[in-house]
Amino acid sequence: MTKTYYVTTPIYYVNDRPHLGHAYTTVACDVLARFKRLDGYRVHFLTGTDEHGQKVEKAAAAAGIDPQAFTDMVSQNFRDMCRAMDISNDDFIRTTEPRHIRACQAIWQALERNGDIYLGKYAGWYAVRDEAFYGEDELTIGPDGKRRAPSGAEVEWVEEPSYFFRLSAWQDRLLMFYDANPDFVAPASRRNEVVSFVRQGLTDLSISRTTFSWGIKVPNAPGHVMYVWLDALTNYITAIGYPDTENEAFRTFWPADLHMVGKDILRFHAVYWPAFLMAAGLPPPRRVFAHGWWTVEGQKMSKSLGNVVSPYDIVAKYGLDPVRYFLLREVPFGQDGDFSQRAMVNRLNGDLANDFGNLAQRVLSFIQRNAGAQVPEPGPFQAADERLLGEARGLLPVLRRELDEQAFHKALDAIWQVVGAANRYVDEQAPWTLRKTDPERMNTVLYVLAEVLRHLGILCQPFMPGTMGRLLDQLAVPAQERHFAALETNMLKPGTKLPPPVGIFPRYVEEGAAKGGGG
RNA sequence: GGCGGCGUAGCUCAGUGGUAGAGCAGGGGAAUCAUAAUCCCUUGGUCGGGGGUUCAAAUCCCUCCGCCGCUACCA
Repeated sequence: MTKTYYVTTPIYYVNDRPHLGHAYTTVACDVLARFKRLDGYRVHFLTGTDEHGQKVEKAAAAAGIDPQAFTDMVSQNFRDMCRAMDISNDDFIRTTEPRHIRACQAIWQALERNGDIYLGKYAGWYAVRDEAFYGEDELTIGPDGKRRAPSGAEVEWVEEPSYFFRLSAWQDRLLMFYDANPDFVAPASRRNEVVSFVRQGLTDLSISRTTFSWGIKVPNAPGHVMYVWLDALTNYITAIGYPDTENEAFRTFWPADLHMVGKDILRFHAVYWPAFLMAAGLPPPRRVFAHGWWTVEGQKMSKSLGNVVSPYDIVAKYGLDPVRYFLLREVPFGQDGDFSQRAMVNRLNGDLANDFGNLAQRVLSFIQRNAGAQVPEPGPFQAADERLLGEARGLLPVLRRELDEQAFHKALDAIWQVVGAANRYVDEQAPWTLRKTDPERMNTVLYVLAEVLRHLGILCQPFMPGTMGRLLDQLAVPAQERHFAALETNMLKPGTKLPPPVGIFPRYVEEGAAKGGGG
């Protein structure tokens, strides 16, 4: 039976332009999806856009177009971002699609059948911007006389009939679920927050609105549209065919292996969503990981500061794969991090250009000039050769373990241990000396190094698919031998012609800095 | 206010009872295959302060200071 893996990003709210944070979440999921595919899993990788709600309705009105045309336009921005970041998603869902409307209405009816929905009345302060209600006591009154939520969003008094979800009834079952599934929420500190939140007691959740219309209609309840979070969360099952739970995709991929989310939307995913699912008779996802935020040069990213980082800008400046690498290497995944020019350039020039890029270049160009531009014929391996090959071959199980915990930084660190070992091996073996004293030994050393590069190239593909593709081209590794199973079974064949090497990670030279070179 | 976390080398962090660690940055050297990259050596810390337990504490306990997250409440 084929192993399967279902991973999702949040669906991104279309009232926002793609920024570094969106790229981060999406790249992280992309690495996992690519890794699992190369490891022989059948993968479903979902991303998409969240397109309903009062905020979108108002933004569209402000733009003078209808909401559907507005979301068509803005949703495309996120598709474009995926393309720009080399994202390998299998599907891109939009909450305005018919399949999703059908799924939402179905889950609503399932909740209703289970007795978890009742009609009540909601009165309270509502912030359109946050899509959330606030208590009177949470508000502050500004000098302009307007009430604002703690987030700074303006609130308005809303009094309307509303359907409620009996969330309070699910408290115990949620706690039992967390208890039985200690890895459901990660990192562990977030899990504690979730558990203590639920332990404090849950109140029923208002899940319909009557004050605007840009949403999914509640079945048999004219005037009511669904609460955006019930709508949005359901996307994860829409995409695999809900409400047809007997279909192949659904049976294969549900429950999802991982919902990747930002820490701001953890509660929706770790509390409301499992409750909705259990109430609808479906198992909750296996895991929700809440990652951290990026600051920029030490400051919070914000529109008012005007320092919101566009993925396009940094990719244009540093290159796509260096950016992908940086995002996952610089910060222990789960923590907040800082995106700075200095840190980015350090990683690019230090880890990528000097350590890895130069390793590839020194080995490949040596082979090109001194080994007939082909994979050398190795002699017997010595202890040092076996040691280095052993380190490279030992990476896969480590990466599997780290990536199953979303510890991207540790996975990359492990890979770079081998890069360092390979650079040391080059110096110790000194093939430039062997060339004169022992050409056969030189060939063995070069073979070992090429083979280590093959491992590194294959294993780094999830992180830097484009660049590693070029490295593997330079090693003449056939396209169909780039999956993980080929690591063991398809060693480089001596005599294979190798193309002239081209640097894979050029150093980043500061704009306006002296290019060097002297005369 | 409650719960939780953090405070270790200039920077980012690892290290949960047994002689203080890594990467980067800084200093010195080697080598010359390579993207002036690499390799070796090295400077640097009273592990936030204080007290306690222990033969032994960054690691356990108490307390104080500072920072952060979740959450509650008062006004």
